Amino acid sequence: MSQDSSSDQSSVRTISDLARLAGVSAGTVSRALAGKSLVNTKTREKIEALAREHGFRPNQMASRLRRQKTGVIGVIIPLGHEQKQQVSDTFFLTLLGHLADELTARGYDLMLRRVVPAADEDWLDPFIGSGMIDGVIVVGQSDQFDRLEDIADGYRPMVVWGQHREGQRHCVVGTDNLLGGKLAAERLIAAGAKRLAFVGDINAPEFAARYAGARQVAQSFGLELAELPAHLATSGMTAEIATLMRDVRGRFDGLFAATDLLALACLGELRELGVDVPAEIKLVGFDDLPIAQQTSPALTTVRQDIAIGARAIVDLLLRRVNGEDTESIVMPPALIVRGTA
Amino acid sequence: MSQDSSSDQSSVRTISDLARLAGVSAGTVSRALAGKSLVNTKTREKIEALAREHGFRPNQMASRLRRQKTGVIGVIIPLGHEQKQQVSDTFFLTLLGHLADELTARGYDLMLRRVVPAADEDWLDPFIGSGMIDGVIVVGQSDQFDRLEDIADGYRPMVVWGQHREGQRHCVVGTDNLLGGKLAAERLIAAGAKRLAFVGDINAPEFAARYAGARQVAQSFGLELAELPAHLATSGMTAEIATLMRDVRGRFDGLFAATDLLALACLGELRELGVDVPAEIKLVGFDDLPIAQQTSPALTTVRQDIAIGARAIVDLLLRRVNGEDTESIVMPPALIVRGTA
DNA sequence: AGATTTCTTGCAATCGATTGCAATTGCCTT
DNA sequence: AAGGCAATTGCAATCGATTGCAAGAAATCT
Repeated sequence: MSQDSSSDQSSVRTISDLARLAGVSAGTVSRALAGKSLVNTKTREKIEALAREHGFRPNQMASRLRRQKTGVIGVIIPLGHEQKQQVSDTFFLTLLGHLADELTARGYDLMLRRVVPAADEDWLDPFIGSGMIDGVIVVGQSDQFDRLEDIADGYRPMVVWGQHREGQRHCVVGTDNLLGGKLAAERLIAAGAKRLAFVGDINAPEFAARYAGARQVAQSFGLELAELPAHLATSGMTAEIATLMRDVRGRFDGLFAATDLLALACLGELRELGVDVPAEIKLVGFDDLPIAQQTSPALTTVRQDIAIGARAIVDLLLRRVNGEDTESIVMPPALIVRGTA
Repeated sequence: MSQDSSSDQSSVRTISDLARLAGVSAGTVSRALAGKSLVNTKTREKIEALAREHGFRPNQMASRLRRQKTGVIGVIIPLGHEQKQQVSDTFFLTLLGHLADELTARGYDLMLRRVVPAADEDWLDPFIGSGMIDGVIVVGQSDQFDRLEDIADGYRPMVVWGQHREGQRHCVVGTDNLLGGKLAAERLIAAGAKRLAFVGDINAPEFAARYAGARQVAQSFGLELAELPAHLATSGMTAEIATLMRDVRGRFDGLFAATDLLALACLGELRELGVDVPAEIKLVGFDDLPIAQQTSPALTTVRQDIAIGARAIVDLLLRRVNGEDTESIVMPPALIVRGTA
């Protein structure tokens, strides 16, 4: 069966080939394969049988050109300017996985592109102007907030994962990072911490909001929130965290890490240094990656629901592709209390 | 600047529009933009300036149709039949990330598709027959070894990540899992373990090979290798491992986990049960994910170099796209000794 | 100056599927 | 039996860029 179709691949390549075989015109074959009602049932069945027999598939490139519709959604991941190495950030990759599922389920294909905005001024236009995609999902704002605003004015079918700012023009889906930060700080304080620090890079808008939220709560309790800058680059991260943690002991008793990945690194390093978590230092992460359950003690963290986020992104985008206009969505985070705070 | 180009998006959409503006024919514009030497330098510069000014990009769909070359590589991830939920397997996702980098670097786009072979008999043909992609990378063989063999006979530009079997016809890139298994077992035994068990699902070809390798070594030392079936599904895994670990104490003193993810789960659970690793039970994982460095004690594991693997896959595939024929590549794994064995 | 190259450029066919319009066929009505 | 209507089907234009061929222009050579 499949052997036949393989060996026949060469003979029936176009819709015209099939038309000749079936003794009809190309137009009829096109209509039959598209399942249009205009075609006589018997004709359609004959054509379908022939198509199956020869393993024929209409060329999508041609179809899409003619119909001015690609059935492809672009997903673009802007890499931060500092990290030259590959993103292996579990969070983004997981989001990508969910996006793939969601798009597939809705009949779209996913075209993935990774760019370094700093290196290439013109990182988004070539993609949306290529005629290859019906819409685009931008995973993470990086430091390109203004650029995204510019683009949103002229190109509607775009949805961005990231932080929402009052009055912004590009459609965004993301977590309420401010609230998330508040939850984290509240937990640390409730667990008895008094000297708080935030571990992460405040230049990313998402992280800045988490920091701000935590800071607000800290201040309302009359406490400070120190800032320990740490980057997410996979290679350097461990060393960076190691340095930070060495100075932490005695200075702080509550850490809020911008990301579970950072929290994990902190946790490992603190254990290495013989610091008891949570007795001596309390720790809260952000994301609730699957690994967070498996550390010991298990990580207390703030959950963003990636699956729901992905569904929301796809939903908004497809509505935009169809000409609708949509508002941004900000999703509430949830505090997950486990062992570290 | 960018504002101008946005507002002009509508006026200059095709190569003919631009040709009219420049006072030349469409063919000349096409040649100029393609950087062909046939065009007069002044003409080219004029056209390029105009294109830049109006933010014009040639329609890729049309270009690709005409040139019979898409510049797109398909990446397909077959989901195992048992796991109905999304793959969040860090290993595959990381591989995907590297593939994206590698393909981008070589000027190709990446189209991602996830399929459930069990649910859809015809999971690969629609993709390769669509005319949308120049070649396809299959990430993981799942239980589709025979199907892949069939397809390889009729469709050349395909490279698969997975386990190599003597005499197979589809081109594969993967780790020498048998050797990896041997390394793991040797390490466990060298560390003093005598009652060994393998944690993982033997139905996947990669894992079967890891098991077989470990078993060979065990037998050469006159030891047994028990088999503890565990699945990778994210949700159920923790519970499954918990059950397994409860019975492990006293029965085994050396565990070889099919995957770092499983090893992590084991480690967490063993700690929970108050078992001292490595004093009471020794543990070796497989993959060397970044997290493996950050557990405590840090995980002893067998490394597969994902970045190199990705590069090899892309390299072979692009050679196949150009009509070359290529052999499979089996990469040597490396034992990374850390704290758990 | 006349002949021969060498550059540039335009023309028109082409990639493969889709679709509006017109033509054909067959069936029903009176 | 003739006219009318609906159901099918074919024809040809179209989507937008590419490219072989040939014509025209400019430059070089004898």
